Amino acid sequence: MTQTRTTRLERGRGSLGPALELVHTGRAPTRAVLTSELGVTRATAGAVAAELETLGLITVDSRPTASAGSQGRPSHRLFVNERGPVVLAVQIHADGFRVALVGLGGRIVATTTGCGAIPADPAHVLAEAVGAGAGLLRETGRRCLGAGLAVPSAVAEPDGEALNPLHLAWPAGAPVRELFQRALADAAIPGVTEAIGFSGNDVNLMALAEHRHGAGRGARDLLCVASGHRGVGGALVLDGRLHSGSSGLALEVGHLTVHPEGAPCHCGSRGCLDVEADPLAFLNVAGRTPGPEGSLLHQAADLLRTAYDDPAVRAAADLLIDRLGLGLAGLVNILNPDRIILGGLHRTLLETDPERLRAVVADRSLWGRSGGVPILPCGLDHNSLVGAAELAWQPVLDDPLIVQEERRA
Amino acid sequence: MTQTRTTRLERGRGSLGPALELVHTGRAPTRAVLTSELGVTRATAGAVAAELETLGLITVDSRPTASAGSQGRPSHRLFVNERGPVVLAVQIHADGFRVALVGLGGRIVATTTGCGAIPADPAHVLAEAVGAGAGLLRETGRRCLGAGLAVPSAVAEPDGEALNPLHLAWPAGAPVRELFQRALADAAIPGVTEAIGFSGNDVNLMALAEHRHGAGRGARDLLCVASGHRGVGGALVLDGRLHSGSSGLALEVGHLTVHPEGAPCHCGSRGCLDVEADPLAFLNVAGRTPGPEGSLLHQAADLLRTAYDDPAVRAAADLLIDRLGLGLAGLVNILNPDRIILGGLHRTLLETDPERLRAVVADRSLWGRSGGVPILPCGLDHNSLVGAAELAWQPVLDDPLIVQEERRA
DNA sequence: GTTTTTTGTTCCGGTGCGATACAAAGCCAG
DNA sequence: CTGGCTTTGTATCGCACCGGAACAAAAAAC
Repeated sequence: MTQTRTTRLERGRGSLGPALELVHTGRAPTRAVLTSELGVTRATAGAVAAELETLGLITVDSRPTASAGSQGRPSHRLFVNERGPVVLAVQIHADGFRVALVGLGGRIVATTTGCGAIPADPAHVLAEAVGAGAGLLRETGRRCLGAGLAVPSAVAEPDGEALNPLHLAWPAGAPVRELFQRALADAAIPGVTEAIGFSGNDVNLMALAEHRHGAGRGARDLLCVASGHRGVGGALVLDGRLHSGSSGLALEVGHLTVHPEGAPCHCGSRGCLDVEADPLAFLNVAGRTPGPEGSLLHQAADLLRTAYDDPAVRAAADLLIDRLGLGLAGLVNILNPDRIILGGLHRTLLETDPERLRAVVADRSLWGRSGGVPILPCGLDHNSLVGAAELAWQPVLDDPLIVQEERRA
Repeated sequence: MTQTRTTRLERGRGSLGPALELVHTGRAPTRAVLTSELGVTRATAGAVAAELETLGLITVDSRPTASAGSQGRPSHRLFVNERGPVVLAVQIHADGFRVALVGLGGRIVATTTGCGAIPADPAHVLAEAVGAGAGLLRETGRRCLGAGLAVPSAVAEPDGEALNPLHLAWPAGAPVRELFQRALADAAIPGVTEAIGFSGNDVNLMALAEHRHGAGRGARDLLCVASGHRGVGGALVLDGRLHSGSSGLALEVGHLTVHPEGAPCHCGSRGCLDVEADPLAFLNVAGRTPGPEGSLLHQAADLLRTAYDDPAVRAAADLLIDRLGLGLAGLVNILNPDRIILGGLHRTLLETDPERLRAVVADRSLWGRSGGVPILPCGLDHNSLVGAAELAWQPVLDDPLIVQEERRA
């Protein structure tokens, strides 16, 4: 009996991670496709699924399902365990913070926000956010396996310092990962004996989330570009892994030249994407002065949606689409992605006139005429938040058995 | 006895590939470092080395070596088998072709060239080159495990078509991989039952070769940029693998804007790296008219080396260094590599004034002030040729046992 | 000489997985 | 309804790969 259980538990150990990732990303609805996706035998796939089930990470629905019309014995269906463990995700933005408990599959189980201007002391904000997360954990009684943080700034590896928290009042170079880990340790979250903290640039995390659960699912080389407030951010997912460069600073796409006679940029050049295709640039080109109400992104996106009839707004949209397209074409020439996803204002620009943007990119990229890269709007709410959760889930996806080990500790 | 041999043969099968790659790239001079590099036990490393030896891929020198002053029993030394199998590497360039037999470790065992203008028929050239390679194989009596091809053109995946064989008289879109495979099949090279052909852009292959055997050894994210004749090429090696994008067209770096008021480029923009930092641009800026003798690269590099006292030449060099630096800084912002290697004219420019180039890159890249990327000249003769050989070796590095299987066939 | 340190080898055992046979659960044809 | 056919899930066997431990070997340190 014990013998049987032991052997079953240890079947397919090396495939556990890939299998969980397949279920997590919704690419393995049944054991049958798990078998083919993993490239293993049915026996192994079954054992792997059984192990993941005993670990409490997935659930199996073996009831006779409404058959899909195909022949043969119907598959049991695999689900992520909706009542299983969660991770804590924290997102800091200009207007406050948002924390959430996120389960496997990228599902937000519970969330809350903290509003008001972000004070200049990151440790204070992080402590408040982690405290709110601990409250959510108490309310829901979920087990927590880790925590991830999204900040609107480039984050340098390997130390996790926020180099340019532009629209936060934080000091440049704040060691956000260390501060986050300390906040987690102070909060003494039940079940997490050792504070595990990860942190990342919010556009990077958007890319990760979109790749796993959104419009980027199935892409091999995914490029994401987004503009939230000031400047333009980029991120790249290669073979399912975030590519953040040797020191975490890759995809700083804001200083591609897209308008040689354009506005001067603090980087010393002129006409950088950062100053030619962000929300402020749009408002300026459209002849509007930014108001104090709402973020620049909201103002720009609202204008685009509500006043597209206005010729000045339309001309501004066309101009920004052209500039953005030029920047994307440059990135296509360098990175040759197989999909592009746009967020923030760029998403709105894409949805305003998709054909124009695609035409510009195809025309200005070197080999774009023969096909063209699909360009899609992001398809997930709170994608940076979900991406922060993905960072926290990563150790579990790499080796699901750590769930068991932590329970022991 | 047979039992013993069988078990020994099958020990460490999963580690065979990584182990061979370590010896191949010179990172495992002894079984001891093989043990630590692979992260396995001495027993496993020993078995792996024994298996690679029986496969005829490596040799072990167990004689008491002149000790290195350290304590303990001296290690036996591991070498790539100098008399082992080879692969056939073919490089096509404007002035002809070069073929070579390349052993493990990137050593060129035998080489020959074919000169004269390249005719417009790729199949003819490839047949001639492969024929020359077959001659080398007959002369040396070596066993051949595969073949690789380097062409001065972007090569589209997955079909292997040369999209822009710029300074060859070949038609754009020539299916070079297929033609190469056919030439290999026609040559009926002894030992190669199934013609295995690979092909790649010459800058990509330079990057691969430099990463494995040259100045890029040990880099995790390696960026290579080179200018051979007209235009500028780039390549990226990530985690030991060439990153050529979703359709093989990544790192087309020639159309980064480096001089907003610069010369018009066929791509529709102005001041692209392609027209601002290649050998022709250098000659033009220096006020020389290109002569009919020798390639543009030779003329430019000779001028740089022999006439650096001439103020016009020096000014041209400074200008091109600045332009190149701007382009490299843009790439650093996007790719965040941990090393950069320059080839062709750019190598000469780097060696002319290394400090100037490093300063420009550090100044114009976003986070360059805090450190700076090492920029090195390429360190290998015939690096594209060796890179073509690397393509052919790759299947063996992925699973060394195919050597045995091919012998059987 | 003995002791210590590092390397290489032999043997045992465990773990992960493929192969196979079998059982289960639906279609389809008569 | 009964007997194929097809696909999915499961139990059992065996083997390949590798870690661990003990042992042997070859040098330096003492």
